Amino acid sequence: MEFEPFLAYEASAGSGKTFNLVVRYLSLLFMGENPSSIVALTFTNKAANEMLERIILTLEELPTRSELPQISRLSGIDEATILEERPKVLARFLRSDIQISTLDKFFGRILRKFALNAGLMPTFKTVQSHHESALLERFLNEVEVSNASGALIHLSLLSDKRLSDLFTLLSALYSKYKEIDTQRYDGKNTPEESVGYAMELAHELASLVLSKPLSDRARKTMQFEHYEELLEKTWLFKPSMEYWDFKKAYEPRMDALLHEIQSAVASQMRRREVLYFKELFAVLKLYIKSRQSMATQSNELSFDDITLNVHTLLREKLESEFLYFRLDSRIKHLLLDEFQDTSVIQFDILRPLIEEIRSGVGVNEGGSFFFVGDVKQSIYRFRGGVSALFHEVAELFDVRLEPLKVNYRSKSEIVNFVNRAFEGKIKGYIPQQSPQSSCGGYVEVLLSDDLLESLCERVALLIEKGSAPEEIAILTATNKDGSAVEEVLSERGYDVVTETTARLIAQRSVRAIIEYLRYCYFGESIYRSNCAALLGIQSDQIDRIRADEVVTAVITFVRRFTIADKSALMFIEALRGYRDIEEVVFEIDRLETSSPQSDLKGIRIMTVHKSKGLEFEHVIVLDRLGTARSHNDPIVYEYEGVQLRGMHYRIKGREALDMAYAKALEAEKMASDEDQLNALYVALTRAAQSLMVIAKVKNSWFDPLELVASEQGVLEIKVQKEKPVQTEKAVNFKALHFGTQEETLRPPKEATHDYAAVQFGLALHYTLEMMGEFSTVSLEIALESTRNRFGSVLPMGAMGEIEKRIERLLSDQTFRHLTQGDRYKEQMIRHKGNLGVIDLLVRSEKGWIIIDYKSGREEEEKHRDQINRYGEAIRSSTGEETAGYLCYLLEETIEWIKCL
DNA sequence: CTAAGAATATTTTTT
DNA sequence: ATATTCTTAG
Repeated sequence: MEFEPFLAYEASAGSGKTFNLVVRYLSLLFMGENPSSIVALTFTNKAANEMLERIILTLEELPTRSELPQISRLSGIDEATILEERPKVLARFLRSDIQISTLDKFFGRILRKFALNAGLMPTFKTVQSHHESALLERFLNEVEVSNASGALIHLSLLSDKRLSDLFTLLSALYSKYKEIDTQRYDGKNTPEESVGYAMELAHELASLVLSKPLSDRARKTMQFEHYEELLEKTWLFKPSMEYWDFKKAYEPRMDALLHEIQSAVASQMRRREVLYFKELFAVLKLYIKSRQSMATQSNELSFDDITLNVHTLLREKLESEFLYFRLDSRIKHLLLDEFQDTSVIQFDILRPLIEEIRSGVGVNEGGSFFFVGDVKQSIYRFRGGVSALFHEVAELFDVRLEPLKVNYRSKSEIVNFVNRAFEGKIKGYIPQQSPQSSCGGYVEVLLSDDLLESLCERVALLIEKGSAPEEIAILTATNKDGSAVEEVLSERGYDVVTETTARLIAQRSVRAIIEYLRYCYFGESIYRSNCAALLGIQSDQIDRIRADEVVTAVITFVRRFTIADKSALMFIEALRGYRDIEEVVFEIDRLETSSPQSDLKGIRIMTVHKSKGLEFEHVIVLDRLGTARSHNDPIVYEYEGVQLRGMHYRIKGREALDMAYAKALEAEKMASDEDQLNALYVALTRAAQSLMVIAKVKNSWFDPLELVASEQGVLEIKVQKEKPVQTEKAVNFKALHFGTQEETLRPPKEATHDYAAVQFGLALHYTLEMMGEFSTVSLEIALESTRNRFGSVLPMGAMGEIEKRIERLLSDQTFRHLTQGDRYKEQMIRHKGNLGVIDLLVRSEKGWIIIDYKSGREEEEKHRDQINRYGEAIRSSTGEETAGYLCYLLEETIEWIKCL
C-alpha cells in the first residue's frame, strides 16, 4: 500500500478512527516530515489529548504495537528501520511545536498572531460568553445612537417576542451572518398590505356559509371580528370547505372564496416576513458592532468572536501567502478528525490552506490532506455543523473516500442489532462487519412503564454478575435526565460519576467560599448568613477580613472550617487566575469549569452527546424521561447541500398556504429527524460487551427505529482480574492532583534569599512530578515541560544538573526497592485541619511509604517534622504500617534518611 | 366516530 | 409556546 496524499475515511463507529489517524500521523513522522508542519485538528479537548497520548504511547511501545506493521506499509519503510529510527523520531517529536489541537484552539492561535491586523490585542482572553447584561446595555446604547429604536420596537411587535428572545436570536445569527446574503433582505418588493381584503372576503364567505341551515358549532367557527381571530380558525387552512359539518351546505363558490382568502393571507404573511427581515438585519448590524466593540474593549473573545475574526482576517483582509509567512512553519499536512461536525465557516477558514496544499507546486510539493468522519454521527447541526460538507469537500478536492466497514469495538450481537435497527432508516446505511474474534455479546431491548425502576434492576443485574461500576455507562437524552438517574442510583447506594452540569461554582463548598468572599468584600450580613447556612454553622463564627491576598484568605478559611474537598481545592486553583477580590466577586459567576469527577469510581452517567467518541463495556441507553420539545427558532433555514439558500420566517399554519415555505419546513424537519436518528446511532454504538435499551411504551425516543422487546446473546461478564483496589476505608485521605505543588499548598518557605536555589528546587520537583513513569523516556518528556516552564528563570546548566540528579535517582537501588508497588504522586492529605502534599506515596506489600524529595540539606529538622506529620496522617486514616523517607538529591550523591 | 376548541403538561444537545 | 389529552356536539 502506498501513501495516498489525499484520502478520507468514512469511519463508522468503532472502526478504528483514532488508530488510523495515529498511523497516518506517525507514518508522516517516519517519512521524515517535520512535526511542526503537520496540523491535526479535532473537535473536543478530550479527543485532542487522546490523540496526543496515543501518538506518544505508540511511539514508546512501538515494537509491540499493532500500529507498527501499518506504519511500515503506509510509509514504505521496513519495520526494522522504523524501530531503529524510533528514538530519533520521538526526541524530535517531543522537541517540536506539536500542532495537535481543537479547531477552536487552532483558530485562536492564528488570531493571536495576527491580532493587531484584526484590531485586537494579542493578549486577548478566551471566554465562554460575554456578560449578557453588559452586552445588552451596549447594544441598546448602539440602537439609541443610531436612531434605530423604532426598528427595534417594530421588530418586537412583528414577532410578538420579548427583547430577550430577540437577543437570543441575534446571537444565533451572529455566528451565521457570514453565510447570509443580507442584501436580499433590504425590504424591496414588499407585498401590499392585504388584511382588509382578506377580511372582506372572509366576511363574504362567512355570510354565505351562515345563510345555509347549519349546526350551531359550525356557525360558531364562522364568527370572528379581527384578523387575528380569523387566523385562529381551522377551516382557513383546509384545502376545501367540503368537510365536516360544512359538507352538507357546500357549494363551489365557497372554495373559490376560501382560496382567495388563503392567497391574501399568504401574501400578508410574506409581507410580514419581508418587513421582519428588513428590520432584523438592520438591528443585526448594530448587534455585530456592539459585539465587536465589546470584544476590543474588554479584550475578551468568545469562540464565535474568534472564528468570525479569523474568517474576516483570512478571507477578506490577508493573502494566504502572508499567513504562511507569519506562521512559524508552513502547514504541509492537514489531518482533520470528526469532519462531519465542521461548520461552513470553519471549513471556509481552512479552505485556502487546503487549496495551497492541493496545488502541490513549489513549497507545497509533497503535502497531504486527510480527514476522517462519519455522517451518521453528525449530531451538532444546532451548533452549525453541516454534514453535507463531508462528501462535498471530498469531491471538491478530489479526495478518495474509503469506507471503514469493520467494527472492532462491539461484540457481534451488538453489531448485528445496530445493523438491523438502522438499515433502511439512515440513508445509504452500509451494514458493519464484525471480525471473527468478537463473537458473542448481549443486547436487550425492554419496554417499560417505569424507566427508572427498570434501570435500577438492570444496573443491579450487571453489578451482581460481577461488573465493575466504572464499566457501566448510562446514556440519557438530556442533562436533566442524567441528574434524575444520578439521584435514584445514589439513593440506592451506587457510586456514580456524572459528566453533567456539575459546575464547579455550584458545589456546596465552593458556594460557601464565594459567599464568604462576598461578605469580606461587601460586608453585607446576608452573605455571612448564606455562608453560615451552607456550612451549617453559626454566623458569628465567620469573621470579615481584608482579603488582599484572595488565595491565602481562602486557604485559611478552608482550613478553619475543614471544607477542603476536591472542588474547594480546584476552586482555589481557579482563583489564581483572578487579579483581586473585586474581580472574583464580580466575575466568578462566569466560571464554567466543571467540578472534578469523583475519582472516576462508579457508574458513568452522561448525555448521548457527551458520550460521542467514547466506549464502555456495558451501556444502558435510557429513553427520555420527559417529552421531547421541538425547537422554536423563529427562522427556518433552507440549505441546499452546504449552501444556505434561503431563510423563512416561521409563522403558525403558514405551510398550508405557502408552497416554498412548506418545502423549507419539510426539509428542516427531515434534517432534524436525521439528527435525532444520528444521536440514536451514537447511543447504540458505544457498547463493547452488552447493550441494554430501556424504552417507553408510548412516545418513545426510539420510535423511529421501531424496536420491539427482545433479547439476543448471553449476558456474560468477564470478571476483572483482581486489581489492588483500595477499599473505601483506605482512601480516607483525599487523593488529589490539581495543579502543581509549586503553585498549590506548599507550606510557606523560610525566607530564603537564594532565589536561584529556590527555583532550582521547584524545577526539580516539577520534573519529578511531570514524569509519568520512572523511566528515561518519561524523564525526557518531563524535562521538556520543565524547560518550557522554568527555562527562562533557571541559571545556566541547571537543566543538565536536574537531569543528572534524576538519572542518578532512577538507577538508585534504594529508590527502586522502595518504589515497588502502586505509586501516587503529589498526594494531598488533610489531617487535623492541616493540608499537606506528599511528593511520592507508595503502597507496598508491607504498607505505605512516604517519600519526600529535597534538593538541599539545610533544613533537615523541618523536613523530618514534615514527614512525621504526613506519617501520622496516613497511619491514622488507613490504620496501616507507614514508613517515611527523606530523599536528598544532592550534587554528588543521593542520600536517604529514614524518619519513621 | 370526528373535528374544534379548551385544558393540561412539559420545556436540548456544547467547543 | 407547543404537543397532547380531554370534552363535547353532532
